[in-house]
Amino acid sequence: MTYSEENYLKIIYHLSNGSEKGITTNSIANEMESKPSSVTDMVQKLAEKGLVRYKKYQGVSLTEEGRFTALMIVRKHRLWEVFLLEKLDFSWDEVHDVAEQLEHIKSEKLTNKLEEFLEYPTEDPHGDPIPDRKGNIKKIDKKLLSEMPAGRKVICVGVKDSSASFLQYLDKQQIALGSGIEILSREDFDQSVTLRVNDKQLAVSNKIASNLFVKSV
Amino acid sequence: MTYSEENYLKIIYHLSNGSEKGITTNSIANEMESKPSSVTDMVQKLAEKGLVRYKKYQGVSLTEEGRFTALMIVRKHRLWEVFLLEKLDFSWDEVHDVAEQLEHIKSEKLTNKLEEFLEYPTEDPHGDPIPDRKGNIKKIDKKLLSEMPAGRKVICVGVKDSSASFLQYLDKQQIALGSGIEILSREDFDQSVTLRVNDKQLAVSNKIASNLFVKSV
DNA sequence: AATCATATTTAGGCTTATCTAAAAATGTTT
DNA sequence: AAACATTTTTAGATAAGCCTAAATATGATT
Repeated sequence: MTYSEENYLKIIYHLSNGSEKGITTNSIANEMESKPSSVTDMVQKLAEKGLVRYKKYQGVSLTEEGRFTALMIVRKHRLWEVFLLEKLDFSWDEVHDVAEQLEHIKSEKLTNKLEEFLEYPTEDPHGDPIPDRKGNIKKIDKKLLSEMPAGRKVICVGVKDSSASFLQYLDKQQIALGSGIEILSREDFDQSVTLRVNDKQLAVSNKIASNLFVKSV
Repeated sequence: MTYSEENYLKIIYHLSNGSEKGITTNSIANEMESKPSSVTDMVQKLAEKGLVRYKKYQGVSLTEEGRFTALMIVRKHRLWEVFLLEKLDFSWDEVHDVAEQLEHIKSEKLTNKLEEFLEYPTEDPHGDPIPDRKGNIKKIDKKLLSEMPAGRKVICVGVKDSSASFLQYLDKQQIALGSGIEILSREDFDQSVTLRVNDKQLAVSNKIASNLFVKSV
């Protein structure tokens, strides 16, 4: 299993979550920051190896084996994120890029020992669940802040976008996992939302609200 | 800097230790488990990048920049070995292969934070010194057991070969870093050596004695 | 149902890192 | 110093993973 094959599987896994349809060539190319023709090549190779189902022009989906492989990569990625944050004092906006490299280290023993060392965490620093060694992954009850009605009191449970710039914005506004948020109102004009966070009032754009996962209190 | 380029630099560094001459194409090919023609190609590329000095048919040597790059890879390798042994309970024969992968992770912050987390170790589990972030590396006073005269009392300070099979042999004989060894006699016939270790007498082959570093008490 | 825009695939090419086989340089031996 | 064995380099090929440009399929619109 090459580095590149692993990245394709991971992206197909992430794109598969929610939509049960075949994943399109174009959407994969977008995520990979590559070209659709490259995706066609790779997807045909993954299909030969039995990791994805693929019919020309009909998109791809993971086989059981492909899904398991993807879950093991996600598992490593999220465990390393916890390690970097908790043991090495990285901030939550710094962990992603390094974990992108560490997720490809091949050693089951390492992964399992790391999990033990971290005392079996169930979520990574962005609120995403960590698959166990069998590939079981818990479903987290979360909605986008942009989908919640005004008046609701919620708790921040995760982020959709984990780019450094977004996470730094949240830090600046003192929004972290577990922060309480009250949704005061929503603007019809631009779908921006006014919140109460840490006893302060804060207006956030729809883009912000569409990348913050929350659950009702 | 690709994975492959890093491996070449690391091997040239290791072969350079001791002999100050140009390193031969063949010796690199041996270590890389590849062919001399492949080495020629790569060495020309590294020379263009200013990482090695190279003249056709005259062997290669590291430039200052190449040496520093190699030292940073060695640094990462040995820090990860300490991590695996001390924090994740790996045994000393298991750490090498995983560290071969981890040494290629690119993040200065990660390396330095890891070093801090491990409380600035100066040697890895095989007794080899760990370069600091500036590339300084301490010289360890050590000789091969095969080069020490009979009658001498010594301490085990490192291994030359760190293959799993050799390390497992040492475990079986209860020889570890710091073990006291008395050299009782040497056979002229096959250069084997008789030792006293842990109050027991033990005969070891020349091959064993040529891979164990010791220092006089 | 024919047209059209879009999505996807195919064809052919490039780069990296490897290989084998042949050619050339080195240095050792007589 | 000439011949030979060995080492090293060159030349040409291959596979993986990507690209561009051209061809083809899909499905939305008329």
